[in-house]
Amino acid sequence: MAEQTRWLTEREQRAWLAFLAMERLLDEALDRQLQRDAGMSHAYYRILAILSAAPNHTLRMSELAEQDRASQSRLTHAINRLEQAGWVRREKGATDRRVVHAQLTEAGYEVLRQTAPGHVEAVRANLFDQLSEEQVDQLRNICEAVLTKLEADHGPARVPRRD
Amino acid sequence: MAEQTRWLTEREQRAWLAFLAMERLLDEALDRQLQRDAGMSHAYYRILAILSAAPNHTLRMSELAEQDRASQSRLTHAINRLEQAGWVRREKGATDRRVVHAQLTEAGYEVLRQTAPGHVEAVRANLFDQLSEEQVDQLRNICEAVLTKLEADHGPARVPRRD
DNA sequence: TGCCAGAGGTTGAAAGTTCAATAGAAGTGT
DNA sequence: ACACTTCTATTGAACTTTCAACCTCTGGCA
Repeated sequence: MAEQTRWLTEREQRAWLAFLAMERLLDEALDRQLQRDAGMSHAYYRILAILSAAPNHTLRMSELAEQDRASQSRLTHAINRLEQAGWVRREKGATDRRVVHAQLTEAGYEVLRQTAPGHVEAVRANLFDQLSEEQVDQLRNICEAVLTKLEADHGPARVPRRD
Repeated sequence: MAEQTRWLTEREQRAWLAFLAMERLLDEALDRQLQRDAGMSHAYYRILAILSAAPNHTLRMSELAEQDRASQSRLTHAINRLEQAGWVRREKGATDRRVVHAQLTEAGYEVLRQTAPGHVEAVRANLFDQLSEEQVDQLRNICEAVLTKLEADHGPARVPRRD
């Protein structure tokens, strides 16, 4: 024991602080744009976008949660809201009565269609327009590397066997 | 008008989705670690860490908000909590009676001191250990570029002159 | 002095998120 | 058939964040 802490190097520290700041400001910028132009949060936009890419604009709650990297509880609450807004509809599974399917409504698809261009423009303006093509690939590689680690750690919600 | 939307390219799309997923999982991982080992959220840790780096472990509310990239309201609420926990103390400005100084208490410094190694280890394990040295610099450059843009847009709360 | 616009913070309510507990349905074995 | 366990999703309470309204103090200026 008594390993001494491997503190962050100067360069790591700078990268980390820049990342934290950038992440917060970027999220806020996207939220502000969507809230202003569509009365919708980025969180909800993401859900609608994921649904719109699914077959029949429909996904089971758990599948939706996984693609959104959100907890099931978070999704339940979010879908409650989106249902109230008339943008998503719930339907119980026909075969397995435990599952619930969330489906984009016409209105939901429409609002997404109208909102998407402004949102994409904001993502461009704030992120991709600031980066070279190389940097876009660098960013992807960095995120995918970290993602791999995070999902390896986290995916195993199924307990590690010891038999 | 009627500009047609510049949708994201395939590569941009992949970078964007990876970024969103990574950001969410990383935040959750850090929050879980701090919550588990110290009963503290990452949001609070950040505030304590910023204060600990300030002269006399003290900062005005607005300065703290700026360094944390948080709204003043958010900070007020957070400092309320941290004050209840006994980790931060408020003090009114002596000269300008409007300002409030937030100061780390002994207990606050102590909890930060004990918590920091575990947190740094988590940041390392989840982020920097997954990256090459080059990638660390790439990440910093990317984040700083985006940050520059975001702060240029946002800093000007002071209205853009047109005289 | 006295008015007032603006700066610095706080407040309370609404909305969003987390966490642990729960309900209900489907498999599993006896 | 029955009891058990697991899977899927929801619930409600506690906590966090946002948003707009508000309070207090300062500095400018007539």
